[in-house]
Amino acid sequence: MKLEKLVGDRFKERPSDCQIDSHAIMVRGGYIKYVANGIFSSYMPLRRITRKIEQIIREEMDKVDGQEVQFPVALPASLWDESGRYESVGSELLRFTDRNGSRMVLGMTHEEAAVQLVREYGQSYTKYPFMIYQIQTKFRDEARPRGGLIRVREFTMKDAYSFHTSQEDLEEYYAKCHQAYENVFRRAGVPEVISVASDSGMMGGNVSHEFMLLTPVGEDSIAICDECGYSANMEAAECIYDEAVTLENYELQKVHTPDMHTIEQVCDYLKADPKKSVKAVVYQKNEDDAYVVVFIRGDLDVNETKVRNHLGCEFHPAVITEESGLHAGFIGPVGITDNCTVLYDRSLQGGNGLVCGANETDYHYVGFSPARDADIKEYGDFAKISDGGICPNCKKHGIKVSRGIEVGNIFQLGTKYTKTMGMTYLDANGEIHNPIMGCYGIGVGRLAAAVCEAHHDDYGPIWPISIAPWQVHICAVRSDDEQVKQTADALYEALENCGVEVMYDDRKVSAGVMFSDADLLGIPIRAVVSPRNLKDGCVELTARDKSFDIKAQKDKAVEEILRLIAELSEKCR
RNA sequence: CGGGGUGUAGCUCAGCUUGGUAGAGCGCUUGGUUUGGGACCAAGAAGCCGCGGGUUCAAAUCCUGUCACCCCGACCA
Repeated sequence: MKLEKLVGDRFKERPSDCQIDSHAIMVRGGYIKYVANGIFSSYMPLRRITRKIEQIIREEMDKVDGQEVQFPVALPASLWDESGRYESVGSELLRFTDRNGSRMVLGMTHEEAAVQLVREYGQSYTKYPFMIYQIQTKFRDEARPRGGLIRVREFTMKDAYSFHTSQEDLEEYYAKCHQAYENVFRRAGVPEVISVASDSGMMGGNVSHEFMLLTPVGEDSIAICDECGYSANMEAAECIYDEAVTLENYELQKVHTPDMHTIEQVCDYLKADPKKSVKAVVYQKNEDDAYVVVFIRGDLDVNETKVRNHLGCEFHPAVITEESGLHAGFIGPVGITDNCTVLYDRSLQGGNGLVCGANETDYHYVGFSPARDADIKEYGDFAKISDGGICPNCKKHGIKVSRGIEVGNIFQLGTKYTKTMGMTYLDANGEIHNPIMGCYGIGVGRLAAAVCEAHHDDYGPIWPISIAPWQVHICAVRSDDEQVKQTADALYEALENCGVEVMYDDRKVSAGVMFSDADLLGIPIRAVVSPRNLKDGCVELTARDKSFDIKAQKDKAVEEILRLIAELSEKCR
């Protein structure tokens, strides 16, 4: 490929809309072009990258006996009615009608389509287990796309679905897929991707893992323990505490706290540690606006995912009205109105001498003891784990909270879809069962963007050779020089004949332009043919990541390049 | 959906306060000089000033509506 003919512009200025580096690089380097909110076209360099990623994924899926299939993008709503998700999923599912007025959806995930494809096939236990996967376009009408390819509305995803006749079999297969995923990320040049325990959200099911690339620009927060290796999405991380806060057991006493609504104000005024206070966080259920009050230790935050899982329904931050019987800023466990659901976080368990609202405007209690003063039937885990907190696994202090990009996830789905969609098989005893499912996803474009985010410098991306758009970039500096032109042409031809993927820049432009463009393409090996090098009979071979800078004799250049390719490829095996 | 911000040439932006012929740099075209980190000279092409309504002799500029995008939040297999 000659750079002169490569479609797509590369330019100097960072586009003002780009907040994160990978986005800016992708736009500046001629990888993507904006089409609409969260929707991009890819130019050739990115397409070549994603094709290589897809091929790696394909090979790893095939190794665990996956069978590549393809589902439609446009699906009839009736299929989603079967699972109940046509109703339960929010507006990220794009619904529309066809010319006959039939309700349709654009596939945002394909559990329904997968079950539909195999439910007749899988009627006998002898057919199990099996796994089908596809690499295909998904559409999710996200509320807020961002970060270039990190969060988009239309994207390519590998999604896989496995079917089993026992939980043990699923678990065994799940472990294999976990390994396959590690292989994918290692081979794609990002062995630093880690797997973390996660919340399974709308997918249903129990066990799930997310594969995260840690970077400050990531959207997810992950709790990690360096001591024992525990890692979990913040949403799923269990929160545990030191022994409860106990002061001397003194009397419950009402105090005047005029106009003090926040924990900070009250604690400041009463000279109390926020750890010795009770915070009330109020929500309303989406279905009927019923109030939900969560009581939690004053220094902690509510983990809304945990509350959602406990309640089993959606909710939103409350708008507290006069009629509710709640006094915003002064809500406490003692004498709280009974027309709301009340949850107690276990951070309050065993506490004593706490500050809490008195359910009366401008008053708080001090000396509150949950066990003595309130009728609490059970405590739950509703708190957000915090940096420096206690590891739920090894119980040591020092949990670290980092940001990460979710590049893949795997779920043990269970029978949610096979049950609702009536997929059954007969076992050896002639008894009827629903197969148990697992599902496994990787966002292809997001992975490309994540690699870029993790491996770049001020000048552009540093692609691992396994997914680089080309392997070698020849810069013919001063291609107007007869000897340079001849040497570079010959090198280009020789490498192509060896099956090497070569980008050849023989434009008559200044060296600066040439090198800047090469940096933006991020090709791992650069071969500079120039009068200066040829004076010594050399071609200069440098690494995009600066790991080597070699002067190779002109006639040994091909051989040397082949060696370097092999060497770099070895790192992504 | 709530809060904030921005829409002027392909890109980055000035001009708007105080209305009066549409600007710069980069990029693009042509010619020339250059050539190891985004060179220089000369000549060019390129704009419904996001879109609609209003005020005015006159609107990029003032008023109003609307759309789009960006950021924070909410939401997210």
